[in-house]
Amino acid sequence: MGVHRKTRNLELVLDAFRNAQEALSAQLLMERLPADVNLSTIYRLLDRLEDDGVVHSFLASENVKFYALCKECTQSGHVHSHAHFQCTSCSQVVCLEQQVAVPTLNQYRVDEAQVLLKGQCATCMR
Amino acid sequence: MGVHRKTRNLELVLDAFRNAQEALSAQLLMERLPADVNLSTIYRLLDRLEDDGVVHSFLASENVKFYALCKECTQSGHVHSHAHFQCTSCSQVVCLEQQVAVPTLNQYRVDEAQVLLKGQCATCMR
DNA sequence: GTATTATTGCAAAACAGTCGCATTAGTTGG
DNA sequence: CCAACTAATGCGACTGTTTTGCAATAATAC
Repeated sequence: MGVHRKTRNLELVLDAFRNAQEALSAQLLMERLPADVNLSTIYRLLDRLEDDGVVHSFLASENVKFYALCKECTQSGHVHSHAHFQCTSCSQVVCLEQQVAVPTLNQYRVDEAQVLLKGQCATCMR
Repeated sequence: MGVHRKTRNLELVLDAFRNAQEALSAQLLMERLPADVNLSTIYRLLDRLEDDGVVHSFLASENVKFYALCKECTQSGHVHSHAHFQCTSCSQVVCLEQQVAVPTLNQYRVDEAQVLLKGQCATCMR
C-alpha cells in the first residue's frame, strides 16, 4: 500500500479528481491545481494512487496517459474493463459506465482490456 | 492521397509488414529492415501509409505506437474495431481477428474503437 | 538529359515521463 | 512541545519516442 502522509499536494490532487467530470492527464491536473505543484511530484502521486487502487490509468491519443478515480473496483479485484471516450476535437477524455465484454481467446490469457472510443462529444458536434 | 514515389525505403517497409506476423513499432520496424533507413524517414513513411489507409496504428504499453497492415478496411470507410493483444512479458503485439462491437452512446458520436487486450501469449505462459 | 520536387538523412528539438539527490515537512515517541 | 526519523518534494538532468527544419539526393515528367 505504501506510506501515505496527509500532505497538501495529495489533498489537492484528490480534490481535483473529485471536482473533475473527466479523466485527467498529469499535465491537465497540474494546470487545475490551485497551487504550484511540481510535475514530478504529480507523477509520483499518480503512481502511488494507482498502486493503491484509488485511481486507474489508460492511454489516450498522442501518447498521453490519463487518470481517473476508481469507482467500481474493490481493493482485491480491479477490473478496469469499462470503456473510455476521447473527443477527437477537444481531446477531452471521460470514463463511461459501459462495461466491455472481454473476449476469451484461445492462444492468449487476457488479464486486462483497454477500450478507447474515439469520436465527437456533444459540445463539439454542434 | 499524397504523392507516392516508388522508393527503396517504401518497398522495404511494405515488405517488412508483409513478412511480419505481428504489429510493429517504428523502432522494431527499423531493426528488421535489411538496409539502414533513418528513423525519421520511417516515421514519415508510416504517417503517409496511415493517411493512405494502407496501415493502421494504435497505442500499446509504454506509450509506443504500433502499426500493422490494414486488411479489412475499404478506402472510404475505415473501421478499425478489431482488437489488439499485447503480451505483458515479451511485449509482442498482434492484431486479432476478433471484431469488437462498438457500443452506441447517447451523448457521443463514436467513430472508432481502440481495443487493447493485455495478458500473456502462449510462449510466455509456459 | 534536364528540370521539378518528393523523399531522405542528419541534427536538433519537442514532449511525456522518470530518476538521483539534497531539502522540506509529516509523523512518532519521548 | 521537541527531537529524530524518513516520506514527500522540488529541481535539474536524463530517458525514450516522435517531430521538425534544412540541405542534399533521387524519382518522375517532359
